[in-house]
Amino acid sequence: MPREYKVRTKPAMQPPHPGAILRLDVVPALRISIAQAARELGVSRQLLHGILAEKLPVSAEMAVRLGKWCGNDAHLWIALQRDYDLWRAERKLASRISGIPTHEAV
Amino acid sequence: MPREYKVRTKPAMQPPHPGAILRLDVVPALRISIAQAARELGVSRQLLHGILAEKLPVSAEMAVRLGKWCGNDAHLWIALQRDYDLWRAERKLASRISGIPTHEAV
DNA sequence: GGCAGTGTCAAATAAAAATTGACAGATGTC
DNA sequence: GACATCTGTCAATTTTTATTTGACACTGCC
Repeated sequence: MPREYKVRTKPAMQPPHPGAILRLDVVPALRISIAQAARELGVSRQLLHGILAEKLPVSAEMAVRLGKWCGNDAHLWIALQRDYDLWRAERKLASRISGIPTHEAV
Repeated sequence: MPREYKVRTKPAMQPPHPGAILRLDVVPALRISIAQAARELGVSRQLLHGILAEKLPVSAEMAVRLGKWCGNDAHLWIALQRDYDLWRAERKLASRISGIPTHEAV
């Protein structure tokens, strides 16, 4: 009787949305209202709300604003977003990528 | 007579567009036509041309395709693109960014 | 001459990013 | 109680980005 194995190719762990870091760590630490933060960042209140609710992405420009605003490199924010995007894209394309051949010569 | 100093805050070196890596390294190494590559990747020929010409970005989905196609992690491609995007965003927002206050408490 | 490829263009679509205006509800304060 | 400010969410809209399609002139090759 051949045994079945489940092959795990990827950790399949969902990376955090940058909004989660902002919501759970940054905003509480700064003790600032969302409305005020949006004003300081120079974006609409709704955009910031959307990011905090993990419904809108941190764009490159937003990452630059956040970097200046909380004094840490913009790379942090865009890296978080990028990992999140990649994770979603992998799942979205899962069926289609199997049709793409792999060239090992690189 | 007070002397003037030029302050360099950032390396200001433009990161490469992922299209440059594809065009200079990957495609020559694989010895494949652009048209054929586009077919294998499942995207339009013009989109691939645009990326190779550094006029169109490597999206998250495109990074996944490229990762599968040339056997290296999709992270490489999206990291290249995001560094490029960030570099452009920093320059685009340079004037507006100075108006954003910095909170050091993070 | 016909086939495959190249690089670029314009037009069209589709999808994503961001703004504006509105709403009901919470909380504080004078 | 009325005012101001904030909250979270909604819908409509605008702007921007990503991608496709179709076309064009040109090149190289059997």
